[in-house]
Amino acid sequence: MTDLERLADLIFKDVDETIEDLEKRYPKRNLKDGAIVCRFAPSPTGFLHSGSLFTALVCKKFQKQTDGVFILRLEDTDTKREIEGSGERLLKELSLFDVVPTEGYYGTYEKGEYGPYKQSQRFMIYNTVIKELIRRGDAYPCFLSEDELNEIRKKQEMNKENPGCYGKYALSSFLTPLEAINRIQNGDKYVIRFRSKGSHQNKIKVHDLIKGDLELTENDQHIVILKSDGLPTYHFAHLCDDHFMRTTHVTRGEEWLSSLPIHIELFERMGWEAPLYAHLPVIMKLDEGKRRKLSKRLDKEAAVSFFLESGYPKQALIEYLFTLANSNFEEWRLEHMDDDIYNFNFSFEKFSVDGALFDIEKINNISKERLSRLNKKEFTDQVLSYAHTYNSELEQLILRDRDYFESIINIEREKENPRKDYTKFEDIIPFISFFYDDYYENIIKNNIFEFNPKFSKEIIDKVLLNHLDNLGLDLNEEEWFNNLKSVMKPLGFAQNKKEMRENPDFYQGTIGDASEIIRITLTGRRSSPNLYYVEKILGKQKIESRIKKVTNLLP
RNA sequence: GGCUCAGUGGAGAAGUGGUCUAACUCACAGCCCUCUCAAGGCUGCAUUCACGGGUUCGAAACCCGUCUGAGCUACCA
Repeated sequence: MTDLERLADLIFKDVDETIEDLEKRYPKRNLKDGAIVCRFAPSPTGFLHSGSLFTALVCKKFQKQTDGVFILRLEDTDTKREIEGSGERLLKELSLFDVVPTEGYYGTYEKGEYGPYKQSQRFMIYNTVIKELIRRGDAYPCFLSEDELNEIRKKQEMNKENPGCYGKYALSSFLTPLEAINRIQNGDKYVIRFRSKGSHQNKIKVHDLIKGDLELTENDQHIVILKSDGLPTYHFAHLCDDHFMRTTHVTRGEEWLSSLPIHIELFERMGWEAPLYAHLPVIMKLDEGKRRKLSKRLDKEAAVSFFLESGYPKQALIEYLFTLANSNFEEWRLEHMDDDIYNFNFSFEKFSVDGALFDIEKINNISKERLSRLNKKEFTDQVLSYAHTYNSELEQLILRDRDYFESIINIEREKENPRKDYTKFEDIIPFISFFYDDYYENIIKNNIFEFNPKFSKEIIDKVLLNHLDNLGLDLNEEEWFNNLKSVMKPLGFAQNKKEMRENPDFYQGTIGDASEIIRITLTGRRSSPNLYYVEKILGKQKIESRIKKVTNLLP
């Protein structure tokens, strides 16, 4: 037995498997040609970030598109930052957008042959690999304390050298196995570092599916692969997990680009084939004239829950993210307005290389468009499912008479150019509440009827009462309006603007002014959907009682 | 400071040496339509592709430099 083997045995007493065993346990996948195996690997540190949804969506899309595999792996190796229950929350929020993995972590259970899918439960895999690495002398225990590391860094900065643990600064790498054994037996604290053979002088050429051909500086850092708490660092977990999960494409945020040389060296030294990499652009935000990453702390739209809570339909965010991923999606969408967007094909070449500014206006537009194309039942179903969790006032409003609600939101819907009144479900109550008597009573109570001051009480009364006598609710829209015009003409309202212009002294207003009086009376507002439909829905009784109330209110 | 990547209108972008006085979408502005609003229709919005130099008959595209921005530079991911 060599000293190196003794050292490996001392550190990993419990490991009796070998890498070969693991290779057998996690065999190459048998998939059809071109199938992509990708993974979304969040750390359970909070809610689902919009950028993470983007990354996950890309995986989901490629999995669907190629009949591949979409793994959800939980990277819970940072115990300090972990937030209880956020793994479940991530999964739930993902599924609310139909971004559901085909394999991996599902909260209470797991699915797939390549697990476990929580990194904290994969320690035996990491240990097995590291044990082998130590035996080969490619990894070693490092006894440098935080203070010592800081001191080294200071010295490096003074000498204008690269900071870090490498070459002559990787002090523990010069220890003999025997010395290391002694120190461990002595109870000294340590981490395991990887013995890099690279040089800062060298460049390596790598290809990224999105960024293209890159020339990066070779890694020379002796990175930590096993922390003192016994858990692996990201770099090492990535190596082992994506190898043994047989990932074909690593899609991740571009903040990982600069550690690619580390990963490349790791795969090379293991003799494993590295996966293909695609570093996705990061979603940015303009802050005081400067771009920065969309931040969980600073930006409400960084949390997907923001969109859920304010009642954006899930399609809106997803479609928006599609346009960020492949901008030619927008053109495709114009041609295929009602298709399932998953019928559009993503390509890595079409990804933009730099991060887009998050554009809520664009989402609003997409959302309006999508919402307007729903029929009244689809629309109401979606509203209801939103209202059930986020807006009980709205839920109750709908539930007391679903048909009534549907007739309201169906005004000029289900037609060629439907109204686009709503960008999100949150907008609904303020927009339609006047249809409901209890809300209308509040308008009466606050007496916020802002009639044009040029009209006296007498005129307003006349308009309203004459209209009440000639409602014409049985007529069709055109007839109804013609009827309104002929009723208002004797009261001095021109049929149209042109008439008014030609004879300004003869008229006191146009039909528009008369309509405004009626509209304000019935809705409390200057703008509303088409008056004809408003009246049809309110019905004669409500119209009459509202007109009475307002005429009584006027001084 | 070092390393890497990027820089086309207010935003997302198309563009891979000539057809670019730069497509398309959103935003914005104006007009038309119109009972208001939401739509819809039409028009406008980069004489120029961060800047400076070069290569070329020809550059937004290729090269060099400058500037600007972003990411990384942890026992965080």
